[in-house]
Amino acid sequence: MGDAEAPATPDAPEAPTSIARVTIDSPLPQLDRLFDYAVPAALAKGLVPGVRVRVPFGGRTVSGYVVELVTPGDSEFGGRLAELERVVSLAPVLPPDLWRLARQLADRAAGSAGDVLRVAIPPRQARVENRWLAAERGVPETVDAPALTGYPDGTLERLARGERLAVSAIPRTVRLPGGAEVGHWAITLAELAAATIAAGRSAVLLVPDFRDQAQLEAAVAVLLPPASIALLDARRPDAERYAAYLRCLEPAPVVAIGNRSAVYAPVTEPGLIAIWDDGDPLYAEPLAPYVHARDAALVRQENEGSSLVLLGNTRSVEAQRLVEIGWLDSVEPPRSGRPKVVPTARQSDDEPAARAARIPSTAWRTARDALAKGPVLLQVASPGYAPWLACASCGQAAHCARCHGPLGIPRAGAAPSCRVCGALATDWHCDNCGGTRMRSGAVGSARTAEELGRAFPGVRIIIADGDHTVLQVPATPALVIATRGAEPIAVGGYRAVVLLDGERMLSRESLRVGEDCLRWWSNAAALATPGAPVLLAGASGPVADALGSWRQAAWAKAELDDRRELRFPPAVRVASVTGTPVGVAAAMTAIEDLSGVDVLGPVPTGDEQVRAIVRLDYAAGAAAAGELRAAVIAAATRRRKGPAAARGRSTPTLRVRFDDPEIL
DNA sequence: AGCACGCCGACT
DNA sequence: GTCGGCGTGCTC
Repeated sequence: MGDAEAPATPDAPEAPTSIARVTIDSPLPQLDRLFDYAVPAALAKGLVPGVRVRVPFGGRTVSGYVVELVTPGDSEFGGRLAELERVVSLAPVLPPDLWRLARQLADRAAGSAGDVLRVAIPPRQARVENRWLAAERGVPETVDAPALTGYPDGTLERLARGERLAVSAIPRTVRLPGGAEVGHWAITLAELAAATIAAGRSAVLLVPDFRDQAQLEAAVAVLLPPASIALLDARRPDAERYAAYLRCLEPAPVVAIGNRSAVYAPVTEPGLIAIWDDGDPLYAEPLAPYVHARDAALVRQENEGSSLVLLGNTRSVEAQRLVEIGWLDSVEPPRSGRPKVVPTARQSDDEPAARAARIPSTAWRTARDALAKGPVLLQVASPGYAPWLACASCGQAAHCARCHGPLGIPRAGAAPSCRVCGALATDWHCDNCGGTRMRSGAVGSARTAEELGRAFPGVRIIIADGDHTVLQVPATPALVIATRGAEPIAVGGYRAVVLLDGERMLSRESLRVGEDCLRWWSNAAALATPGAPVLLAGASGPVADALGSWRQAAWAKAELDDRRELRFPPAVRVASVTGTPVGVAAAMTAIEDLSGVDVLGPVPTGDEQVRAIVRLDYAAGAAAAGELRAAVIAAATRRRKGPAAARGRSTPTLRVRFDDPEIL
C-alpha cells in the first residue's frame, strides 16, 4: 500500500482528525454547547476525547475539554476556526460516556453540562496526573466470586444480566475478620462488588456520608485487593481523590466507593451501580444543576447497561415509584431476621429515676436490664443541652435579638446563645409578651446524658453527635446517646435500642417527616443485636406501625399513594423558577401549554424577585426542561437592558431548579 | 462574562 | 467634521 497516497487506514495511529469539538468551562448558559477548533499538527499527537485543553475564546484563553475529534468536513461551523492553544495533559478525564451522561442530566435539569462536570471531575492535581501518566500498569489480580449472603439464590445472576433491583437490607451488624463491626448492608454491597470484579467489570458504590463510607471500605477490603478499590469520598485530600478518579479510567476493573459525586466515577464498563440508603438527603446535590445521585445513577445505568441496586433498611418513596412502574424489582431477605420492635406509650412513670430522665418506665427498665449485657443505644433528636428555648411565661420560642435565629444552650451551665450567629442572648426579653425568663423547650443529647448519668450511676456514658464523632463502641456496658444519623456501631450489636424524641421528630413540618423518621428509626434498629429489644418511646401512628411491623416498603407505597392524591413529588416532578417578575412570566408562558404541567404562584420572595413552582408529569419533563432552559438563556442574553445603574449591581437572572427538595 | 461593533451628542 | 456614550450580539 502506498503510504503517501492512503495515510488514513482505519486504525492508523495518527489519523488526521484535525477538528476538536470542545466544551468550554463557563457558567454562562448561552455557552453551554460545543465549539470547534483546528488541531495544530504539534498538538495532534496522542490527542483523544476527554483531555483538558486551553482554547482562545472571545479574545481570551479559557479551559475546556475535547469532547470529540472529527474530520474537517464534519465541522458545522462556517467561519474561520481558531486553533487549540494548549493541551493541558493527555489524561482523558472526560471520557465519552461521562460527557454523554453530563449532557443528558443537564438537559433533564435545564442546566449546563459544564456544571455537572464540575461536580463529576475533581480538581486537577498536576503532580498526581503526571505520575499517573508515567506509571506502568501491571496485570490485575484475579479475584474469586463470592456468594451473596442472606439473599435468594439467583440474585447475583440477575444482576449479572443487568437487572435493576430495590433490595431490602439485612438489619443487623456483622463483625469483619479484621475486628471492625459493620452493618450487614456493607457486606452485601462488598459481595456484589466482588462478584462484579470477578466477572471482569467495575462497580460504583455510593454511600451518603463518611461513617457509612468507613463501613463499606472495611467490608470491601476483606474481599478485594487495594489495587481494585478507588476511594472517592469528599473527605479525602484532593490529591488522593484525583488519584482515585484517574484509577477509574484504567482498563482494569475497579470498585469506586464514594459519596454522591462518585456516581460519576469514570469506570469503563460498569457492571454494577449500587446506592446504600438512597432516601438519605445527602444524595441531593446542592450545586447546580442539583442532580440527585439516584437520578444520575438511573440515567447512567440505562446508558451503560450495568445492573442497579438500591439497598436500604427503608424504601424511599422514589424507589417505591420505580418499583410500581416496573423499573425496579423488589428483592427481600428472609423476614426472620427483623428487629424486635416494641412500641411504648409515653406515660406517667412509677420509677423516679426514669421520670427524672424523661424516659418511659418500660424503656428505662429495658435499658437497665440490657446494660448488664452490653451497650445500649439511646437515639435523640438534637445535639446540645437545650436545643431550643422558650419564653417561660407565654411559651413562644425565644429568638436572637440580632438575627432572629433560635436560642439554645449548647452545654450544661452555658449561657443561652443563638444557634445561627452564636451571639450571647444578653438582656433577652420575649417579643410576644415581654417576659424576661426562658425555659427549655426541648432536651438535647448533652442534657439527656446528664440526666441518664444520674439515673444510672456508675455507667459509662458516650455521647455521639455532630460535634462528637464516634464510629464504633466496644461490646462492654455503656449508654450511648446519639443524635439521629450519628449512631456509632456497637461491636456485637446493641443489647437494646431506645428511640427517644420520636414524637418531636414526627412533629417537624416537612413533606418528608414520615420517611425521614422511618429511616432514622429503622437504621438505628438495625444496629441492635438480633433479638434485642428496640423501643420506640412515645410515638404512634402509621410510621410507628411501619417500624413495628418492619414493613417499610408498604409504608412507602401508602405514602406514594398520598402524594399522588396531592400531586406532590415524587408522584410528579417539580421545578422552582426564580427571577424577575418579567423573566418568570416569560418562562411560565413558554411551558403553560404543555400537557401535564401546572404552575403554583408566582409569589414574591422579598428581594424584588418572584418564584413559581411548576409541577410536571414525568412525560412532560423533557419538554418543560427544554423550554425552561431556553427561557434561562433568553434571560441571560437579554438581561443587559435598562439603565446603567441597574446593571451595576449583581444581576438577578432567571434560575430554574428541578426536583428541589426544599419546596412543598 | 468580556469584547467588538454600531448609531446619536458635545468638543478640538 | 470627530470622540465616545452604552445598547446589541457573538464568542469556534
